[in-house]
Amino acid sequence: MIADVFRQHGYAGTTLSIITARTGMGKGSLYHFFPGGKAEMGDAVLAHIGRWFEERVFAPLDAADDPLAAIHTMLDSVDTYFQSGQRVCLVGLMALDASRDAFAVAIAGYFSRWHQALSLALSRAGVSEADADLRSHEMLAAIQGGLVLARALDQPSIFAETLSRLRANLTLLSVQF
Amino acid sequence: MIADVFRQHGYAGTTLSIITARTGMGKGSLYHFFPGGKAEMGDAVLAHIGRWFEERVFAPLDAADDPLAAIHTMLDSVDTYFQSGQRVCLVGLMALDASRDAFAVAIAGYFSRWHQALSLALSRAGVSEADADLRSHEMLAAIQGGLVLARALDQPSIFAETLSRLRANLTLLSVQF
DNA sequence: GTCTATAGAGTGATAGAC
DNA sequence: GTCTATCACTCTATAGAC
Repeated sequence: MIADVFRQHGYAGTTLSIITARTGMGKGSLYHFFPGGKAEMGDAVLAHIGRWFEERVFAPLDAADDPLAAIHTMLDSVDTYFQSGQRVCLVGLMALDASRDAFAVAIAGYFSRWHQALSLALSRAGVSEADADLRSHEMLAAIQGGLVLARALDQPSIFAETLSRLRANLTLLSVQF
Repeated sequence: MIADVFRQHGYAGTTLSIITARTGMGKGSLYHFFPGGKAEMGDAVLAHIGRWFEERVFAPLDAADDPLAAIHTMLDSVDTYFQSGQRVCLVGLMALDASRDAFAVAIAGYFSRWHQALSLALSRAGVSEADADLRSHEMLAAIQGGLVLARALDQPSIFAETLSRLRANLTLLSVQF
């Protein structure tokens, strides 16, 4: 809920009054749960996102018997999470402006954990380690860029386009090995 | 100069005091040049970026004799503009948060103009129109996503990686036709 | 004297903290 | 709800160019 406010307005653009209006919580309750104020709310939101991805994306990738199928499942989860391109990635958004500095550990952690899990899966699917590293970066960048473009042009279908291209590349991969 | 402040802090995170501190201009001068205040500064910055890309990227793409070479030149310009991944794309940043709504025309215009010029060049390089459309989206998303990832992980080299991958794909294209 | 550019005190509104 | 700091912004005063 608070996460949606941050996603919509960014960290700097999120004000406590927006949060109180959207959540119905008074400022008192807000500071009861988050004594550290806005910064602690940012930490909590990033931690919550991190837990969601750990459970639904990173861990399944690590545990997969069939790594290629697991990457397809990852793309399903990504499509669900980002609501087919209608929802923005808060971590990516926070990476771009000055709020990154205050949340650098959580932001870098999110992407490096994802990169680690994805490149491991790719390499277990038969890709060389060096190639898996590059392809993992490529896929993560495609997802982030797809979200940016979809929102900039107000065409969520561009994100769907991105995901099907990634799926097609995976299929090429499975033919190759 | 003002553009750098917006790039660093985002639109919402940019305060007039940061601008006066960084530019040395007093509020008087600022409001002399931008009677519309912060919103007009945002417009001016986006217009300035749009002009830079029109001159250095879009028009050359349109006018190119050798479309494939022109796309390589585009990637040079992109590398220069984004300082090899150390500079963020303000238009992409503004696309992600609520500031998009106030600047939607400029933001969508930037990306659709780029997309138009790039897909035209691709199709003149021999790619089918439908394919050029998709590949153009793919390249723009890769650039945006590369910038996000480079900054999130604080590894500008990821952006260099992105650009060389795009170049390699172009080379595959020139072999194909 | 007029004009453009500048500085900065001062406005009400609203921020985040408590 | 109350606090102080800071927000975007206004306004007056002043500088030098011509």
